[in-house]
Amino acid sequence: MARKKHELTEAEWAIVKAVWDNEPCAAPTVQEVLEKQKGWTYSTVKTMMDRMASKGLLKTEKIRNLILYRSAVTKKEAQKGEVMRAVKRAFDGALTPMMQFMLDSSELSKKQLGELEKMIKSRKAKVKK
Amino acid sequence: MARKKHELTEAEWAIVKAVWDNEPCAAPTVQEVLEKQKGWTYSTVKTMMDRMASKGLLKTEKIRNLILYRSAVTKKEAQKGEVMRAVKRAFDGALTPMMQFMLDSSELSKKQLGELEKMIKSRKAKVKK
DNA sequence: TTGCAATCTCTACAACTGTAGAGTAGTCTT
DNA sequence: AAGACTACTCTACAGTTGTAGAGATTGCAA
Repeated sequence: MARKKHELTEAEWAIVKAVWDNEPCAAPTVQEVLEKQKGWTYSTVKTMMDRMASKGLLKTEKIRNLILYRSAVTKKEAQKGEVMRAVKRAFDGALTPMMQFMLDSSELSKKQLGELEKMIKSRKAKVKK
Repeated sequence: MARKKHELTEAEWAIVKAVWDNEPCAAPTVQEVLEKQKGWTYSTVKTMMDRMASKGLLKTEKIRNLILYRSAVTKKEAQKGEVMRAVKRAFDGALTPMMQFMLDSSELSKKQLGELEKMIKSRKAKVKK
């Protein structure tokens, strides 16, 4: 575990998302998706994907003359990476202050707050100490 | 409002933090701090600071032959920027799922959960709808 | 078998990021 | 006034990120 770190750039996020949704998939498939969303050309997408593959963010498999891509990070891992980066940089690594900040600085409705409360309760039940 | 966006890079975070702590301050002061923390030389720090000034992240004031720096973003703004980036990229902009994720994927103690609960309650009181 | 379509490979390039050396200018001390 | 300090300016450079054109390859349809 704890291999590199699952911190993706903006563009990488766009790519993995498309890959997650189509896995396993070829570059042109991903490009079609991103073409609509971002207007990216084939070259752009393919370049990104290959770079991501050499970084270990995607896995490839060559089938005859076609290259199939799969993600090498799960959504959860990527999300965790993103949250971790934020909490480390902006809150010295402390989760609770970050949550407090979010609570305070965003306009969550009473209903949403209620949901969160419920989550916390059920979470408390699962935690020992 | 809504000027650029307060998204800082890793190195920029290190710099603003030092500036926040010493504001208003000259480059050498900041460098001394970062020297210990990161081993950065004067040139490195000064270059970063000037780039940040032209990006509008720091303000400068020349007093005789000394340049005084001040932050142009508050800690709150920077934190918000960081949180926003994470929530946008990794949770399609939805706060609650992100909070839920944090609740689930981290080992918060019962005590911490209790604190969060309290925060939510007091928050609920302040919210109208 | 020849040409078209699909896919891939190679190369490029500008902006940004992290990092820093070398040299300059103003000030203080003796 | 000369040397030592202090703080500044200029320039550089490698690596990463975002973006993409041009040309090569391969397989299929006519």
